Amino acid sequence: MSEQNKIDENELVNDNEGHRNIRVTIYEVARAANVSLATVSRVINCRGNVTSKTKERVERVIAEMGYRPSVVAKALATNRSTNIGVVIPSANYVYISNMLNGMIEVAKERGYNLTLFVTSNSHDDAMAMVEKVISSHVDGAIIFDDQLGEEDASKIASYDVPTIVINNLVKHYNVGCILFIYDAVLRNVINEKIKSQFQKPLVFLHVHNCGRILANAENIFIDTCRANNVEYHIMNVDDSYTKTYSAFMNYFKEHKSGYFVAYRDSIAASIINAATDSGLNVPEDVEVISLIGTKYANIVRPTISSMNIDMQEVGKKAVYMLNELGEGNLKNRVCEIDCSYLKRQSTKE
Amino acid sequence: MSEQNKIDENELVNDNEGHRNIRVTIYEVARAANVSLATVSRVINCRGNVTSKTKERVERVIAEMGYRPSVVAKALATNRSTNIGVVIPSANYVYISNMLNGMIEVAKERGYNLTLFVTSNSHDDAMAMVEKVISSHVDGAIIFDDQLGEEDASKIASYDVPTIVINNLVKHYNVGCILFIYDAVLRNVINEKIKSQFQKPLVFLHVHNCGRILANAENIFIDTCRANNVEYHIMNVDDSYTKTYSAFMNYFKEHKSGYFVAYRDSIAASIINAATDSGLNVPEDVEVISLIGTKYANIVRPTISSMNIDMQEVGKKAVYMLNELGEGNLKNRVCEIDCSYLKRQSTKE
DNA sequence: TTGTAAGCGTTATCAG
DNA sequence: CTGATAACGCTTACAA
Repeated sequence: MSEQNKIDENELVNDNEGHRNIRVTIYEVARAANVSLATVSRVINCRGNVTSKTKERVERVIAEMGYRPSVVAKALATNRSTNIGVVIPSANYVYISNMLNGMIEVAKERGYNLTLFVTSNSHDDAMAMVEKVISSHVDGAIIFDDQLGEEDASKIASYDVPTIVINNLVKHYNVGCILFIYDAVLRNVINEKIKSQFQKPLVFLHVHNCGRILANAENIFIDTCRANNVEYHIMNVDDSYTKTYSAFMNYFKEHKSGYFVAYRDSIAASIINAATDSGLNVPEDVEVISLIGTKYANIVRPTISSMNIDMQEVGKKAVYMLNELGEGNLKNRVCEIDCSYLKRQSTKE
Repeated sequence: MSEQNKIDENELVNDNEGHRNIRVTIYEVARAANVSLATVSRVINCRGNVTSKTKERVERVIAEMGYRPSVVAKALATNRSTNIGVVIPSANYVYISNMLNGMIEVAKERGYNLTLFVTSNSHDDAMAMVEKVISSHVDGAIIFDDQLGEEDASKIASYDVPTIVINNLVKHYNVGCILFIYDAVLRNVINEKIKSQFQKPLVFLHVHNCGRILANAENIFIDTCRANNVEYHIMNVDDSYTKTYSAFMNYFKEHKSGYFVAYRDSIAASIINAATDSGLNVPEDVEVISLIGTKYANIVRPTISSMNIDMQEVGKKAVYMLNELGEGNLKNRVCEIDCSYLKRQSTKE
């Protein structure tokens, strides 16, 4: 322990020094201000008429005593927690962080807090989180989790908590959906590639149990290949840069070319790096696209051609919709977010 | 709107179809099971002795009615919310996401939820968040925010909420600290660089209002340069890949070399990319280090030499410490986390 | 083993 | 404009 960070226990601020604001209640404030708690409640909520004189007095006492209303008690009394429960598989993906950031922005301006329910990509965990969300008495829930199906969302919603589901279509009076529309775009990308004077093996990187976006993309990929009557390959990889990099360092000992469809930027980068480190050229020998592009698609070199969804916008939209759904005036239950394709350096033409 | 995502309003699950579990309370369960609410409380908390027969009956009723205990009411009654408030400047930095992930992991295994208080790098916001944390009646707070000083943390702590502060030394009986120890390491890196037969301009990238880590690093940088009696430069940049990239594309029209100390990977990458795109070589002409390395330091090419802190570990440690602090048996108020330096391709030797 | 009743800190509906 | 008082849904002595 470095000397300067040493703490002398006697030096600690404790009950005697720096005052201790132990949980002053509205009742104590009322007594100190010589009014009833109803009046105090009125001034802190700016509701009802209070003489400016008593109002001032109460406010002074509040400041003096360091009174902070208990959100918990308020939630119990009003049946509104000002909390939104967010169910996600992990906080560690960049695109999820982006979404979270969008949610935070709007939630803040609307006076909500976000509480996180992370499922760790496990179904059991996901079920447990559903229960937790219900118990938590949140004012609304936003679900972006592939472990959870229509029934789960409906279950939460049926407990009177308005719910927005991202990337899944749920039909329930108390649920709104945000859908990613990328079918046509992805199909087109694959089609164009096939139509070009194309010689490389077409490879889709399958990640086990990785959710709807990838599964759906895989279907589109397969479907498009079949429709064009071309051969394709499905290759299993881990959802990890390091592991996939190793796998491809091996792969490129045998294979010297390919067009690879990867789940996200890190995975795409692992292929690009492995190819380059194996003496292959990108995009001449090896081409790669990422299905979920983030800003990193533009930072790594060569830059990665990618499908893009503005996740920050998705996050914002989700909170907007939730707010409207809660107030009973959500016009469109379903919001479709278009996905774009951006060709960068990791693919030809 | 694509045809398949169209929703026919009549098709929606509503109150009549799929049952609606509107807020069954413990009282209703009690009545339905023919016991008192105390008994129901006992079975859901597995506390006290209950005949296995009545227990079963109660459990059946609970399942039938779809009863879910209200966390809010429980929190009010027990004065424990099972919530941890996390104060961060943004959820959008990779190293913060990593930390969050660590917190989530431990919080989950300890039965806590995380609720986010994001300050958006603004002091006013930060002050507002302090109030919110206090009001929220969380069981503990973790602060990783440079807008907040010792008084702020102490204030939260004085409201009887155990607090862990990351990257700041706070002396208060109810506060624990996690400190990043990188002074010696960083000093050494700069020193070594200077001691080598070094010719390039030494440049520190200053980001306005970017917090303690950077400010501290800047001091160390300046101090080390002065101690060695060498010239140095401070350059103002924005905390944004795109903007800094543009700035450096310009910069490299005039300057053709330099050793740059950047805040984080994205910023470092912007310099590397701008250098490369300007026809300069990394690390021959331009060298770059990142002060907060993440996995991306290893993904971009050339890879980025960086200072590293295991933020996931920091997150886990924070929750551990908070837990112990709350239970009154935190041995060491101050936990020092060592920072390492990893030389990669963006610097010489 | 089970029930009764007080209390947690608010809001909200009444009267006054 | 202000004050009692009953909720809100749960836990927890204390009694039975």
